[in-house]
Amino acid sequence: MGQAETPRVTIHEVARRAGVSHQTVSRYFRHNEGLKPETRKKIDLVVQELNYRPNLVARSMRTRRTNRLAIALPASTYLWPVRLLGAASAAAHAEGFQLEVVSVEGDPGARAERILELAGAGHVEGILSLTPLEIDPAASPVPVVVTGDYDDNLRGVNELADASPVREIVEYLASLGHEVFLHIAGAQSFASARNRKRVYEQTIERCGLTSYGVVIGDWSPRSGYDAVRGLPEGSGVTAVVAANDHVAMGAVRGAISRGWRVPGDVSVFGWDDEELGRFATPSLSTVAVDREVQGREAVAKLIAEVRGEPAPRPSPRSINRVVVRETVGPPPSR
Amino acid sequence: MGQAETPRVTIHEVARRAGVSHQTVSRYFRHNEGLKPETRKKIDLVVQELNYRPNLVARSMRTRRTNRLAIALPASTYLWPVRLLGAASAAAHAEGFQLEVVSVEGDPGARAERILELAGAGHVEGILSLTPLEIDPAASPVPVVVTGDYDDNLRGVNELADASPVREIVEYLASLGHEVFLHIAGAQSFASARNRKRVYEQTIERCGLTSYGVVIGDWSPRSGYDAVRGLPEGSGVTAVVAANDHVAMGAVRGAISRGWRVPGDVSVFGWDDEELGRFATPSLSTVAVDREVQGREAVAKLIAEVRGEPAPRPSPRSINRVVVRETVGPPPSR
DNA sequence: CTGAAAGCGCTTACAG
DNA sequence: CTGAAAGCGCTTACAG
Repeated sequence: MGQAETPRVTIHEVARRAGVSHQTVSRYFRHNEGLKPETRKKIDLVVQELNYRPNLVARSMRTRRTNRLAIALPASTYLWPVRLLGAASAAAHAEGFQLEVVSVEGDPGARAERILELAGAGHVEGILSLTPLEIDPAASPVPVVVTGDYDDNLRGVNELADASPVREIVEYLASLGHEVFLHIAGAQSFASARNRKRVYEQTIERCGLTSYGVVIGDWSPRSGYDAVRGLPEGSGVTAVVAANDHVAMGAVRGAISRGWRVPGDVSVFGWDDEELGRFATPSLSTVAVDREVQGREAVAKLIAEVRGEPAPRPSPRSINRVVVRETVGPPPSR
Repeated sequence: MGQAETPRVTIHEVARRAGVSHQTVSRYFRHNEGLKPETRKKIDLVVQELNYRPNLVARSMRTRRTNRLAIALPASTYLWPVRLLGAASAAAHAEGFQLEVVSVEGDPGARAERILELAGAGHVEGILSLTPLEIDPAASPVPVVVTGDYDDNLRGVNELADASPVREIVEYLASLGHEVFLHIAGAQSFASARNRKRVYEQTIERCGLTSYGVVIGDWSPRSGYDAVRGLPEGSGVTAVVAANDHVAMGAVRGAISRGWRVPGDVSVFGWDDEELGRFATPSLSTVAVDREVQGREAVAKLIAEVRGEPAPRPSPRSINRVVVRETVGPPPSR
């Protein structure tokens, strides 16, 4: 092994070799204008030869800008929204920022601590968190936007936590004739999970339907499987509203393993429009979330805060769309 | 909006308020020993009050160490190995490094450029790439380890690209009586995809079996679906070896959509042991890859290079395990 | 159009 | 045990 890497070249070395001052080299890299063509050419040559790149850490030391943002994700396996990350990353680049992903683990206190550490370290100018965080915004030297969660400052419910499709789902199932429902919820530390549960209960009540119960899961297929396996014979449940597609997949498996037909005996809804769910048999009915819009808008909001500009208006249309596929049908006729 | 954040506090401000020199504050944060208890207490108080944290960018400017590593992933949706990321992150933390994730996109040239930019920026001390990279290690000021790909320096094939389970799969299917095979390969820019294809072809040949063909896919369920849908009637294929579980799920769906039973008429193998595949019906036969070991060992290798130490010995046992589930059975009897 | 001076917020010797 | 000096690699005024 050993360190075969080239030693770091500094701006002074480049300046020395090119026979100019280091300030001139700095100009060359910042805008490359206002330089005499021959000066530029001399620098060109040396930069090529030495394969020199400015040290961005030193630059940001001086400018107090890093042009970097962080997006914080829960360490959990089930919750890495890759489509959102792609869109967020692209949106950041478009505004001249690099986006780095950090995973945060532990209880809310530990997560908050980790975020504050990151915020104070000077590496990034802003942080977007997709994981719930108990944090006092004023305690952070850089803006922290928590998305996918309630905005407790009452600036309105974030789209990510928008649970209204749950209402649509329950009403649709009711229109097919379903009367007894089961909800398999996600981890209750997530506002999105709490919201979906709340809207589920409200809709059941408002429509005069019956909820056999709510099982608190952890977003995993296992939790969906166990919930359905745990249903007593004759529970009467014909419709399952699962917290996401992983849970739904487990629920379908659980139903089939009990000899129930899906959707003949029981209908199942998921959430997220996972690609694997689309190709499963039966294919999962789900909620397609526009992760691109979600990622883009979250980053736009963060960048606005970083720049001290007013928050951009989020897209008016809902980013959620209920998709009915093969796991849903009428209840069995008695 | 506006900038409600606290302004950045410097070490000098802390020192001034505590009535000590800034060097003393620096000691406090580096090891917190060799300080008189009362000195420490004075600093304690001010740090609490101001919520001060050292600027790590400034520290690394001076120490020329950042204690940060980057892991580079392809931007593609299908290839974010979250379990590996978790393990890699934990392994990095254990050695005092923070791991940041960056996504790289574009053709190999663009990806290499992006990596060299990152390497030169001074933010990280080493880079682990999970995406193929055409890069001259000597051109990078920090170590770059490309894993999940061939090691062209002939230091041996990396575990990640180890395709020997393909041999095991084909031989197992042959032992069940299968004779005509189809391979749906992954994107050929990935060494792992090329290796699996190569081993598939070798094994078919060596065992005197028949390959109906190899379809070059892109790791997506769609590519698996299309490959099976595109099979002419009477192709004789009874066994499909898919590049990963996404492809396999698509292949199963394609087969069922043609009225074929899985595994009654056709058997399907995937790769990756995705959680959703485990709960699908029929559940996917697959290759369980120990992502934890993989992530840990990749990071260990990188850290060794960063420190100029010899490469650690990788775990002797294979990290791959063939898992037979419901998508595999004997071929239909004629 | 280009260069000499100062400073970003820390740490590392070196004195005392 | 603590402080005064120098410097990490850049950029930002300010001169010329």
